[in-house]
Amino acid sequence: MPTIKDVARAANCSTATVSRALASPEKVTASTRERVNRAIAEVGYSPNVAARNLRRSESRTIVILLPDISNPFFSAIINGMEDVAHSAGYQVLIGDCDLDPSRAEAYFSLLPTNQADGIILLTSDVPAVLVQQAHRRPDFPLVMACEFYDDIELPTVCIDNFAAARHAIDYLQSLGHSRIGSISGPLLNPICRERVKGYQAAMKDAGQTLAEPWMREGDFSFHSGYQQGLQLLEDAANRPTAVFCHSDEMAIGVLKAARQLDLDVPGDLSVIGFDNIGFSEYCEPELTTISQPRNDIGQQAMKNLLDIIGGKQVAARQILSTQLIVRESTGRAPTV
Amino acid sequence: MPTIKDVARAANCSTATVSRALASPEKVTASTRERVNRAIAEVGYSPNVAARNLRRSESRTIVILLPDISNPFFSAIINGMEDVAHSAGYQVLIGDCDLDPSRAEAYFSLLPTNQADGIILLTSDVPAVLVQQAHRRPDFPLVMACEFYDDIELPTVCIDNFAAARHAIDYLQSLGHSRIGSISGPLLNPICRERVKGYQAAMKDAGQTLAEPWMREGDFSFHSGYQQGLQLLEDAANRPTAVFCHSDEMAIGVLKAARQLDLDVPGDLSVIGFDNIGFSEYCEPELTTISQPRNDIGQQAMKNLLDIIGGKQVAARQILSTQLIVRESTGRAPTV
DNA sequence: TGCTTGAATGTAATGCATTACATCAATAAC
DNA sequence: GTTATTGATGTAATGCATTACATTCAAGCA
Repeated sequence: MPTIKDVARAANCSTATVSRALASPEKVTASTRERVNRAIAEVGYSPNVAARNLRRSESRTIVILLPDISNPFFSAIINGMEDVAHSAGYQVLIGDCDLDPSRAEAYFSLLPTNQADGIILLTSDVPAVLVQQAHRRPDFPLVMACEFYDDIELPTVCIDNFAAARHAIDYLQSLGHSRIGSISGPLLNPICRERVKGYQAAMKDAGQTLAEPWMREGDFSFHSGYQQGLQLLEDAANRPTAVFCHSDEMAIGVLKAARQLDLDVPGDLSVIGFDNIGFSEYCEPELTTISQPRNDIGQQAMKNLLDIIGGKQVAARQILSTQLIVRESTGRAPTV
Repeated sequence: MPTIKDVARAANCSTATVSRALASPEKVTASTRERVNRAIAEVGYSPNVAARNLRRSESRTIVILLPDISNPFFSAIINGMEDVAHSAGYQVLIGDCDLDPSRAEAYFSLLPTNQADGIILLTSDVPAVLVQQAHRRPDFPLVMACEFYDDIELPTVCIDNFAAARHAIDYLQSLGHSRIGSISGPLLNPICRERVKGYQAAMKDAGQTLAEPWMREGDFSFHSGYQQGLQLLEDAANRPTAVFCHSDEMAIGVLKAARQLDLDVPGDLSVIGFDNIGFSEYCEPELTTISQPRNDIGQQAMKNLLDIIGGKQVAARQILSTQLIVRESTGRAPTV
């Protein structure tokens, strides 16, 4: 591989001039610039990234930490992030923290060693101590997307989970439902607690008491939706007529549970999901759900991070709007 | 950040000794090693990766090129690859070529510039010229997984697509089906052509003629399965009793088409998918499908690549076995 | 003309780890 | 006791781009 020296020789100038022609063209005469560019093409030069990174103490790499790659919810977010990152000349490293929370630590340690320039958290599963500690460091660009921590003031771009949940419940109530169950994600997760609060507020405002067993906790997966759904629905005497789920996967799990219990959706039971993943349009019945602007979230979060890396200040919290997508899994409450 | 010099000072030795103590401990006395390790802990040293990479002309980064991150089929494969890569001290860069085939070129160009040490292709959509050209280079570690090119001898680990398809059709025939349709992935793709051949062979062996309109081409997506399914099934007079799809997503699209046409699955129509994605267990009815050992494929492909990087020779083609998973979407052929 | 100023370019130090080669001491061999 | 050998360690060059500082030259001004 030709180096900057070869270019300098071919362009009959110093390596400093070549470097400047590339990094800050305005510092170089038009004619020299031209000469350098020709020389670059001639010798087939492309800069050695390791050398550049070493000298500049940067890596042009952004780490995205997420709980589970295989969750299709994240893919559009990642796409949005990659678009922004690539066009700013950054690479993206995807860190799956699924199994091992200690992996997060390994990813965090990439920053002080200049192996990464910033981190985006798509999860609040990373131990708060670790995040807190990192955030306190002066030069540790760190933002979140979709999620947030209760006690850590990390810039985040997310939706209004309280309002979105409330909207879903309002909608169900407008269909005549009053017995509405909820299958949440892990309650350790602040966004899930927000959604639960939205659910509770809507129920309370409508003057409905909350039967404790109607509030169940899952882990966003098909399987947990199915299991919690079975338990929620098995007791015919005390069965909700609608279920609000914190993920589409869980909602689809509930659809399966309902089929197993011979419940018609939406005749006997309305089901509403969250995220609007691809499947939600192809399950039976098609799923009513809340859609998040996933691509926008990704883009905006990455912009924020790059701004912080560039030394700018960014808003502590940006709220993007959601949309209720009504499909077939919700209908009027059954008349008793 | 402390450098190797600081460690050398603290351990009262030269930087060379520190470097050796880390890279090849056997070249250093036990006592020195001990002293160095203490010094490292004391000053809180961790090696500067950019400097190391510069010196060694490597990057410890592997690129995985795939057609579409959001396809859940790939996630388990990626996990398998990451496991192997991480424990060998490599990072993984995921390259989505979804939209723009020119992106592949950008990823390929990471190798000659030492920004990546090897590439795994999970797609045969990358222009063959590019691949051919890269493969001819002496030092261009490149392997495939799941897929292959007809005319390029790239090491690959995949399944026997011909046999798997044939197995699926045999199974349908054993249920009494003789009118079996097929919705393939893009026929540009060699693995799809293999599957089609397997389908054709099984049909021919059973003495069945292939009605041309029963062989349809999709693109692996829900939507294409739905569309092709509608067309395949709309003509009641000339309708297959079973459909073999090259992806679960397409099979689920067919389920939707069948519902729309008021066909009972598996009463009127059997449907069989490919890949055994998570959703296949939660759709209605649950999908019969062919499962690939995705994690193994990922692990093995990454091992191959690392072997090649390490200068070893690897098998041109490794075939891992598939499994037919029978669920609810297949049943006996309807009696006429 | 002589001097200042600023733009353009060059020189050389720098970032950090690795490793070929040199040195030294201790052991083995005669 | 002397030389050859081996193992441990040190010295210094190396990989490549960047950039602070130095130099040069021409335009601008008195």
